[in-house]
Amino acid sequence: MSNISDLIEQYLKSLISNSPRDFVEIQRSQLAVRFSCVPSQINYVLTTRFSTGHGYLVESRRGGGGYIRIVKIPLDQRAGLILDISELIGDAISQNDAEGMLGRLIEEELISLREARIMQAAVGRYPQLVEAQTQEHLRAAILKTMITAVLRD
Amino acid sequence: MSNISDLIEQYLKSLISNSPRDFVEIQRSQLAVRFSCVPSQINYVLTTRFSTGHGYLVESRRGGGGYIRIVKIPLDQRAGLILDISELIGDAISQNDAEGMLGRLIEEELISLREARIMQAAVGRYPQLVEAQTQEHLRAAILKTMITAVLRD
DNA sequence: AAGACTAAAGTCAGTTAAGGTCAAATGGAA
DNA sequence: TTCCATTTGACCTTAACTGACTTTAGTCTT
Repeated sequence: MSNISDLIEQYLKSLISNSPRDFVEIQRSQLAVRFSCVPSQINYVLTTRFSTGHGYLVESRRGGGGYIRIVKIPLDQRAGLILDISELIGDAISQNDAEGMLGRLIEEELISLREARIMQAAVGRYPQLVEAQTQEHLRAAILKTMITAVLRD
Repeated sequence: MSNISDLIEQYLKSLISNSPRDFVEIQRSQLAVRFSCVPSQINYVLTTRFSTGHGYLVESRRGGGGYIRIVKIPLDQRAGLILDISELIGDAISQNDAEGMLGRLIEEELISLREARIMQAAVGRYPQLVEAQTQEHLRAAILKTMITAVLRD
């Protein structure tokens, strides 16, 4: 567990949850100094852990006085919810993104931990049975069907 | 009796029983060095001695900072149950039988209706993505993993 | 206002660090 | 001998990390 990316992720999430609003602004280079890594690693963390699928929106500005703003987007309970989620999932999804999605549903208390565990199991890899590319499509299809099944009504 | 696999098995089990929690995290390559064997032998030990049938759950992560986590499923009535169910499912199952299985789990109040709906969605047909025969194997694999995931603890 | 300079952040391909898979070779017991 | 468990190694996939190069925005001269 001792990789820097995880530490940066935790740090950013704690910043957000401690902030009165649902966002933070950071400076990429400063953060890189704090964690003794190259600046581009911050981008790596952002793309692997703060994607829209994970429920975040990242805005930034270059040049002097530049910044990166990370906004947490709540999944609100309106009618189009399932549609939005389906759209986010698309017709193919990696295991990582699928798990991010599940994490988000838990946070929003739309599904329980047990339910998430079930879905996580279904969204795993089955290499001897399904080829890698097909797997991503299948995963998307199953995930969408499961989420629809549990969130309807 | 003094084959390496047995030694690795013993070692891992002692690690688990000496741990305050019911799991351990190891690094495959390090363990391989400790026992002077190739890394893939660790996988062999895991699949032959730490399967769900043996009451364990193995999770892992690749890449930098990767690890293997071995979780011991607490040995109560349910452990035997998982074993029985796994055996019933076998390595292939039709959609119909899968749904029957889920029906029974509901009756026994081992899973909720919502949970059943999720699982039902996951064991549906995905004809454009997976061939019929493969489908039955995949369904069995997913169903077993899901049931293990939800009935543990 | 234009151009030069400076201060950010972005991109992307390449390297390193894990673990996974599979099939072939080996070895021991019935 | 035959069969099954074990052992091995070649090759694959995934995740993390790095650094050179690019782009954008602000600031300072002239």
